[in-house]
Amino acid sequence: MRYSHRLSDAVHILAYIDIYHDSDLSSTAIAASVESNPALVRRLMVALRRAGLLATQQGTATPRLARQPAKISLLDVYRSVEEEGNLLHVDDKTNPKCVVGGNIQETLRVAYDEVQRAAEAQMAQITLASLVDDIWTREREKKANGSQ
Amino acid sequence: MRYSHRLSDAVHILAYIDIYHDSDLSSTAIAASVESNPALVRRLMVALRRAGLLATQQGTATPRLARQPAKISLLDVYRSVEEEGNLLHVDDKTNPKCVVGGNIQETLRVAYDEVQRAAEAQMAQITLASLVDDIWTREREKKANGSQ
DNA sequence: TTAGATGTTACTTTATATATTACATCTAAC
DNA sequence: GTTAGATGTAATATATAAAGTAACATCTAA
Repeated sequence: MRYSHRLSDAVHILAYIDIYHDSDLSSTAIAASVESNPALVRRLMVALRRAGLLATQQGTATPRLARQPAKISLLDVYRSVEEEGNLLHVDDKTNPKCVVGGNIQETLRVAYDEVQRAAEAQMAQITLASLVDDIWTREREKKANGSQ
Repeated sequence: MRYSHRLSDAVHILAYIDIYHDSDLSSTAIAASVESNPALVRRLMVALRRAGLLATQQGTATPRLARQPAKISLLDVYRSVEEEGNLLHVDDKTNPKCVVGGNIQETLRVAYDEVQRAAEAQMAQITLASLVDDIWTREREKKANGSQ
């Protein structure tokens, strides 16, 4: 099982830039929210820029979304930052002299591709806009409960 | 990232037991096909037994499927051997004092659950029987091509 | 000119899946 | 019963990828 947080951190960065667009958007400020480090944030921002989701300018802490949040899906972010991009992994060291070992890799690859497509179709339905909405809803609920 | 091959190896073990039910089914023989080691095979077999997919008897190399291959889905195997069982992972170290950091974990958990459900629904459609069929089809095709 | 930002790379640390080893326990054959 | 060889199980070691850290070239704006 993988323990990569690249997708979660990338969504975090985009949500932060959307919500705090009038505040300090330096990699250091964002890293403080992610509780990670500025270099990781910058690396992820480069990946998001290359994927056309983010616009940045070297020397200035002025990143901005390259598209409306409603036009950025979780799948877009996933494909930006997950290099390999497979949720399930084939064991590529099986014995080719065995009926099972000699064929199961391709068999599983096809099966896993179907699972991947189903997962990605769902990811395509989730937008940054809906995630940011959900963040705000939770924030309001916390405030409401806190003042009871 | 370090990939887990537990699901692939578990499917391999079940397919091997189904296909080679009249041959040597010791953990050593199966490990030779997986190109792994007997202890790993035994651990996975224990997980499959606990999940009700496999019947084993201590002291004897006589494992057998506890259900018909058509009644064993990829999802059954996945749930047997993947302890945590989440394809996507939330970064659980974000700053609670920030609107984003304080809420994104739950927001992403809900979103990831939706993706997980879509993936698992697809896994439920894939049976061990169909995977074994595919293995045999590929084996026949290899033989046909080889004798041309 | 300079302070402070991003872009980028190299190296270190940490986490964890798998390999390895060992051994208790069980089964079947003798 | 004894024994060979199997599973069940745990402890430890190893390998490797993710994340952390540090350093620095480059760019921007004051």
